Amino acid sequence: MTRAGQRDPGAGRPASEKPTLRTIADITGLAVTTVSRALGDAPQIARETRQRVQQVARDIGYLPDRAAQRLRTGRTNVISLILDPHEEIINFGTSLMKGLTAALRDTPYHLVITPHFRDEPALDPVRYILRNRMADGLIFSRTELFDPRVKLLLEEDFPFVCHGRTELSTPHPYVDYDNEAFAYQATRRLIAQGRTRLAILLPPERFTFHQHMRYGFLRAVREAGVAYEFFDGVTLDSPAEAVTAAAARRLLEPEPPDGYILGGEVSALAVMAALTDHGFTPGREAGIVAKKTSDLFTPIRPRIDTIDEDLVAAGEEMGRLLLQRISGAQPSQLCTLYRPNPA
Amino acid sequence: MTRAGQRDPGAGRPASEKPTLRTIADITGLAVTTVSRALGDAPQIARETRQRVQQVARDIGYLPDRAAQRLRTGRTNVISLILDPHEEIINFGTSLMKGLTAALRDTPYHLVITPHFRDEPALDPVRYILRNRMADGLIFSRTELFDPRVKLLLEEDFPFVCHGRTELSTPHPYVDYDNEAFAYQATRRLIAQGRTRLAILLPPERFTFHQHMRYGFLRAVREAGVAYEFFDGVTLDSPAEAVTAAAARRLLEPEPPDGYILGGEVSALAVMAALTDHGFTPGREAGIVAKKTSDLFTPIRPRIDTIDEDLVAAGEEMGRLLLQRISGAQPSQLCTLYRPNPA
DNA sequence: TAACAGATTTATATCGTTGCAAACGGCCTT
DNA sequence: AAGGCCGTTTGCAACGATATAAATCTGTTA
Repeated sequence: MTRAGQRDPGAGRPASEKPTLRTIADITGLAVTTVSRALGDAPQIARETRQRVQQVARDIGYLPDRAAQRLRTGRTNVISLILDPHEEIINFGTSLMKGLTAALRDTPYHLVITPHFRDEPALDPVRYILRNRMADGLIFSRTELFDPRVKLLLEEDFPFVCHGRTELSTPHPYVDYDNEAFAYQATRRLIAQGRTRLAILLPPERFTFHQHMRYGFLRAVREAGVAYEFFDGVTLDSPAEAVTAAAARRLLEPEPPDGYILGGEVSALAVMAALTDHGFTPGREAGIVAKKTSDLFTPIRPRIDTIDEDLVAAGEEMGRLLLQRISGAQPSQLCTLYRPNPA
Repeated sequence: MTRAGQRDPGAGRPASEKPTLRTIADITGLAVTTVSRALGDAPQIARETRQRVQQVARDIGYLPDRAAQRLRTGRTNVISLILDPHEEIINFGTSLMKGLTAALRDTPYHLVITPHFRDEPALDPVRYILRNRMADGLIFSRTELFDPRVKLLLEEDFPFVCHGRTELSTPHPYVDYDNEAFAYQATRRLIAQGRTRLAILLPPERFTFHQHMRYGFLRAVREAGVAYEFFDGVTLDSPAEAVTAAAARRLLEPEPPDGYILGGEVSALAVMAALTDHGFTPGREAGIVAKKTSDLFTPIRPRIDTIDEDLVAAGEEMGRLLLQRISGAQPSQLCTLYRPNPA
């Protein structure tokens, strides 16, 4: 048909060469435009044509060229996950990614990891992605009370879902875990065990869930009127050694805590190490309730009391919400708060 | 100049609009082609022009459109990491990713995670990437003796680096850890402790490093003439519960092992759990030497003997090698074998 | 029979970039 | 002063897809 002399479909062309709309057009005798629309199930193309084209596309294994689609439409079919390779990938990003890949399965979306290195502002990767339209949607965690990334993304009306809430007045999509309830329940459990001097290891202050954990903890200890304290000089982000050292120091002082609320596997292990090193048996002289975000704890002995947070489910939910947001759903409808299972 | 009437650079155009080669061409009064070449430091463009153009590009924050570049050149500027979200991400992909992001930093390459789901053949993601030119290079692990992915990629002459070796005759880039040496050293340590009945937990048979570990282990036990055995019915891939159960079963039988070689944190914890549950203290009644691939072990008590494998370094090396491969280096020059630190 | 409406299909232009071949200007040679 | 050469620059086309507008082809109606 058109340009028949310039290209010779089927002859001389290596079979490995990627089929394009042109290939299908040549086979069906239709125009490239028609093929494009037929594959898009456009109503103005005859039903029969659509089916024929789609069948041919399947037969030859056609897949649209993402670069071309992206150039033409501006849509990238990319979801970007911002991770701090230094700390987040292990504890957190890992499970999120597992959920995300599940949510993006059988969609045209790919998952791209955008690292956020510590030596650069948190806003940099976001700006980069916005500026260069590197993705259709964004996922990140470690959300702050008045998170500048959230502000920027809201201003630019760019789809995103963050893990954790903010205190900004504009509603935005998020997936969060009720850390207030976690801390409350964990504290109650220790109190029910008869523990009377409780300590909690909090995340860095700038994160929203620092407040949540603190509130839950304070609510429980005040209700029960037991003594309490906060880990000093270390946070949930501190390396295990630092947490062990801090806990160990405290054990040498008078009236050390006899109950610990720990928001992560690694810090739980760190405190257990300090206890063990001082001749205590976790669960006997001092109680521990920890957050369990993976199967890492299963083989730990002595077994410790845990409350589950399912990060894989969170990741999958974030993926789902983001896809909905991209297709135009209202942000206020895209909020999920997971509660710890009441035990 | 050209099309001056159609576009009005600088006026009325929102500042947020992405600058393109056209923008720079309009500013400098040069042709788009010239700008392109100047930015590419092409020798046929006058040095002064190049510098001027590059300065303008910097000033206005120009970044080339990846979709357009990709469409035009066929290069994607993407490195794809194939991961099994079910098992790999946590143990392995995590550290690899950390290294990879470091290696790709300050290069135009992005890291895309391509999940390999268990219910599909291992070759599928590779075929998908090849067929649709989804990446310029590929990284994967869990390499097999005659890995079909390696074969396919070699046939297609597509750049890749795998973690682990094959026994294929064609040389190809890889990064590996000397698991033969690991198993040998670990076994020797246990023998030096006076252990006389050793057990090793091996990876699934199809993986190359199954053979390596087995050889190293057998070499050491035969040299010393001690009794030995293999974990039965479980592998390094088995869930912790299964490993604990298998170890526990064995402890009830006559003459249980008094020394364990364990190739990963989780399985080490699993065996420790079995020992503890039966009233043994790891390190006393039975020795353990484990491979340490993260900081997870630091807070574990009792402390156990470990041999390090630095997966972050491996990931970074894989990134480096892949970039070299992409720019044309010979595969036979791109092989790295890390040896365990002699302790 | 000619004109028309509706249902399909098609041509054209465009996204931003780069390879190619041609063009340009200045300078030197003859 | 005409020709040739070199160092620079430029126009054109193309990558593969799609939005827009225009062009076909039906079958119907006046």
